[in-house]
Order: sequence, then C-alpha cells, then structure tokens
Amino acid sequence: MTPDASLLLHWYDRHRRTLPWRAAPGQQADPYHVWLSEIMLQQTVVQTVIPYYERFLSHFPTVGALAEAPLDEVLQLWAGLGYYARARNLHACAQAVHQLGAFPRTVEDLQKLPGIGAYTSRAIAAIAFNIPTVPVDGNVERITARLNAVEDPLPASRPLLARLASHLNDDPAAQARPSDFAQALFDLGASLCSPRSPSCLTCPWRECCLAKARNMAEALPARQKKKPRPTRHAILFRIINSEGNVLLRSRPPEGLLGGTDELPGTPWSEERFTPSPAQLAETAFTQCAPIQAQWEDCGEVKHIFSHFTLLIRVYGCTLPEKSNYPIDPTHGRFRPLKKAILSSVMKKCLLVGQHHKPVAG
DNA sequence: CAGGCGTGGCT
DNA sequence: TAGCCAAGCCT
Repeated sequence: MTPDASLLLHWYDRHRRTLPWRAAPGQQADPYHVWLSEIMLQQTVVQTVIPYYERFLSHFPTVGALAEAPLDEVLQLWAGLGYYARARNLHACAQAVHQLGAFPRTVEDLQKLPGIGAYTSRAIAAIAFNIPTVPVDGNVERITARLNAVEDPLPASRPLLARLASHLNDDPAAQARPSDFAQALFDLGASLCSPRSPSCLTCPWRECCLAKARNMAEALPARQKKKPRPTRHAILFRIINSEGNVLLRSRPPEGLLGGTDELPGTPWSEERFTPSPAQLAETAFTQCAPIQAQWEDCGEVKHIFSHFTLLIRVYGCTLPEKSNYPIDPTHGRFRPLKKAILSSVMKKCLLVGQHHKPVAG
C-alpha cells in the first residue's frame, strides 16, 4: 500500500533541515548546486561534505568555471574526501554540461553523464527540476525495507526495494511536490528512520509501517555478511630537503587514490617486511628507496580502506643544505606541501613521528 | 556482476 | 578495539 505522502510532507515542512545546497522553502534549487552536492554526498556524510562543498563553490562559482579549471586544481580541492574517481568524473561532467550549455532535465539524459547513475540522476531531476521520481539511496532503501518489512538481505534485495520505492510517490500529494518529497525522504531517513534506534513513535508513517507493527524496524534492512578485510604492508620514505620540501610522486590517474600524490616506497604487499639496520643501508633494499641514507624510524600508520587495511612503516630523513643526491624521477620530485594533492592516508604518513605537540604536564 | 573504490564517526 | 556503514558509480 502507498503511504500517505501528505503526512510526510507535513512533517518535512516542520522539521526540514537547512543545508548549504538547499533552496529556501518555495524556491527552485540551482542544478549546479544540487549536482555538486549529490556527487559529494555519494557514500559520504553531510557533515563531512559541507566544508568541501563551500570551498568548491567559492573556487568554482559556476559549472563553467569548474569545467575550465585544470583537473589537478579540482583534485587538490577534493583531496581528503575520498573516492577520487568522483573528482575525475565531476570534472568530465562539468565539461560535458558546459558544452551542452545546461544540465539535461530528464533522468535518462542526466544518467548519460559521467559519475551520474540511477540514484543521482533521479535526485537531480527531482530536487532541481521538480520531476516526480524517487531517488533510491541508502535512506530510501531503509525506509522502504521497513515500510514493507522486507527481510531479504541487501544487496540481493536491492532490485525489489527499488521497485517498491518507485511507488512511494504514487500519492498525488507527492506528485504535487516532487522536490520536497525527495528531500523529505532523505530527512526522514537521516533523523527518525535512522539505521539504529529509529524513532518510530513520532514517525509520520508510523501507522502504515509493517516493520513497526512487527517490532522489527531496527533490524531492517538486513545485510549480507561481509568478507574479511585483508591487510597489506608498505614501507614509505619521507625525505625532506633543506627548503622543507618533500619528495612526492604522482599516483596513476585511475585506480586507488588515482591522481593523488604519495611518498615513494615499496609496493603494497601481502607480506610484512621488517628490514634489519643492515638491510636498511643495503643497495638491494634501497632500490625501493630514492636514496641511501641514515633512516629514522618515524613509526607506523594504520589506514583502513574499503577493501583492505594498509600498515605503513615510515622512514624519514632530512637532507642537509646544498646536498645533491641523484634521485631517479620515478621516485618523484621535491614539492612544497602547499601544492600537493594529499589523500588522508598520505597526510597521516607526513605527520607520523613529528611530535609537534608535546603532552603538557 | 561482484568487487574496486576512501574516509571518519559511531557503538 | 574492531566492526558497521553513509545522499553510489563503474567495470
């Protein structure tokens, strides 16, 4: 059965969240703002996105400005947000939209653009263009699974949930306010219909929710058990010259951390390798190191990616003034950190063992 | 089409 | 601590 959309919209009118990319009540949102925010919000929480969104908008006030910027400038602003393919696609999409002259206004045409899939195309269509469609993200999947008491685990149940969700706006009240209805679903999922401890007692849809009736809301949606996360190991070298610049190299443009800068070092291997002091000075070992040096052990960095854990041993050295070590360009070049594209994991590696703030007392 | 692809906050 | 998972897309 179709839930009463007017109940949800009434709740939304009273509890609507104010967000930087949201239009004021009754106003039409800017498609560029909606698109930019939706790309950033893919698998990323609102609180994390807000400062990135603000920085992007001040650097690139229009989609044309974003299209004409060099990719590295986009990547540098994106650095730390993760899923760097989003930044590449964002840039490519901006160029496509700039060519077209404006954002496409249909789900079908939006979905042809890089980085815009089944969810984002519907989110933009609904929010920016007021087209009656239901964007199915994690929030809407959860709401739908609970309303219908779908017990089959994700991700296998995804097609079923998408089919059920597509009927959430069958109600004429939803058709009358497509933009608000989509955002109301997000707000409901983010506040009352939350993953843990849902607030069913005050939910606008409490009367029609099968999961609430069966006292199983919190358990839904069920998820398939995840595979264990493997661990990989690496040794990275932090070499700082007398000007304070760091030896950095660029990662391949696609793949993990694509296009970001990294400290040179060993491949990221399944095997842990702890060199002895003698090995640290050996040529055979230093083929992974840019130079032979007196290495200082700066400590270990643990970083958890989505599909593996990385344990990094960081060795550091500071070069004396006027030193002229021959360094193979494959290891990188000395760069001021200000201009680097630094992922979070590399920021950790740059900071580890710096002891810049001694504990008081 | 299952898996690659980041990060941080929460319990 | 270790696991969970968030406004997904791409291949």
